[in-house]
Amino acid sequence: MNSFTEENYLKAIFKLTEKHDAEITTNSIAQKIGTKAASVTDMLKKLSDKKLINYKKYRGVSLTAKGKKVALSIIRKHRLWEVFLVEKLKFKWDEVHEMAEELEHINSEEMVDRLDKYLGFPKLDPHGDPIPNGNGKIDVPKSRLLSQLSLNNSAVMIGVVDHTPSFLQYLEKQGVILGNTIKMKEIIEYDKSLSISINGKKNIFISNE
Amino acid sequence: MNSFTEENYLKAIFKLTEKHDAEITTNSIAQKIGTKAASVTDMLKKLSDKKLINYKKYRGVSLTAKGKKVALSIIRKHRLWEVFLVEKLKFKWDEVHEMAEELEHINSEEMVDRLDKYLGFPKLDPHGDPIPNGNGKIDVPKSRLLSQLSLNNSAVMIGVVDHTPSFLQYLEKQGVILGNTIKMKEIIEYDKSLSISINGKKNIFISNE
DNA sequence: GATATTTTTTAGACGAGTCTAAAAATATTT
DNA sequence: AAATATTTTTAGACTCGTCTAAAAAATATC
Repeated sequence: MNSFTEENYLKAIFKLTEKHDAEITTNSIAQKIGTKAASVTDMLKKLSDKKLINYKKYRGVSLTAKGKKVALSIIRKHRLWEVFLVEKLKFKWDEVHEMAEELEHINSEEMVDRLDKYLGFPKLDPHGDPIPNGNGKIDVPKSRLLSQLSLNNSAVMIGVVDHTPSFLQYLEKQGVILGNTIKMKEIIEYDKSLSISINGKKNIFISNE
Repeated sequence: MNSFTEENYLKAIFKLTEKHDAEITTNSIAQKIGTKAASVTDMLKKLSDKKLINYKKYRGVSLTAKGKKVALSIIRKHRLWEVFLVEKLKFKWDEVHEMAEELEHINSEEMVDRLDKYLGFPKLDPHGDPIPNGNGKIDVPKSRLLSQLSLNNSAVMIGVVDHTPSFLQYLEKQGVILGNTIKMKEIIEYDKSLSISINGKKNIFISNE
């Protein structure tokens, strides 16, 4: 069995790998976890001893197949619990992250599989992120960033990249919901801000991010 | 915030108090938690510093109002999660204890209140134990032990005292379900074993326990 | 009421995970 | 390619919760 802390490190390494697709540095993990580089080094030794990561001093880190499996299991649990909290307990999508951070560490594959079934085998969490299946497979839906959408073209919004509560609340307030059709109305060159319409109605402006 | 460990100590003290209704000893806590007396003493100092228990060296322990509130909150969460696991995820009543032991430590009063509502404000958990409300109030249903039921009298079974999976599985196998009407058919004096009928049908024997 | 037994507490140690400060390795400048 | 800057690792210390062994207090026994 792995401790909560070990699980969080594996999850962090997985997510960093997803983003950067290269060997992960000690510092980036420290930043992600909210800890110091020295603590990360200690933990990396431990995870390496347990064959959960490939680790060469000063050379960065990657997950082994075993480590990846653990990381995917945590992410699966996190996202399924988020679906539960939003669909069943009626939380808003910006309120569920912290709770899911705790729930993701509850042990029981049986329980998470039953939760999955109970929720109707959802493919995506409330933020549009894909939910790995019991075997660690992820169905990644084809997607582009909003900034890659060209003028007067439309797309269906399936997820968000920025998960901060304040940004999610902003979208909520503007009436932006996953599944909405977005049409690019205007791209303002000098500051990269965008003007888009939602479901052919409301127009809103989005600045840099 | 209190750690999982602190919460478990408070819960243990609460449960021991419920049973014995007196000052609780160091040893009984050690036994309940599955730890050594020396470890208990250490933790009692800490809980006392935090004003969660009343503790005088060598004199035993009781919960303060603050400590009782925490303990009841943990028990509330434990029992609500058990209802969830049985009602929604279709686990059997003998399978849910371990999972609930973990789930009970998830932080968020808001979440547990919503869970309560989602489950329809249940009064009892799957073993017939009462669920405290958000204010820490418990509705204790009037009840007697089976051994106090006299010959040829009947009663409705509302809960069990022994929560061990093996005993619960035994009852399950005999078709004994909470809500059944039990009639005392025979009391065998020399070994205190009982013969009872369930819902006027099946007869079963119960030995000492 | 003195002695023996049991219970509880203290003292000191250990593993997990964290930290700071300093040393070692790597990367960047010029 | 030498000097400087940055990153990473080591060394040693701290907290939390645990342990064993020994001391102290309470309880039971004679």
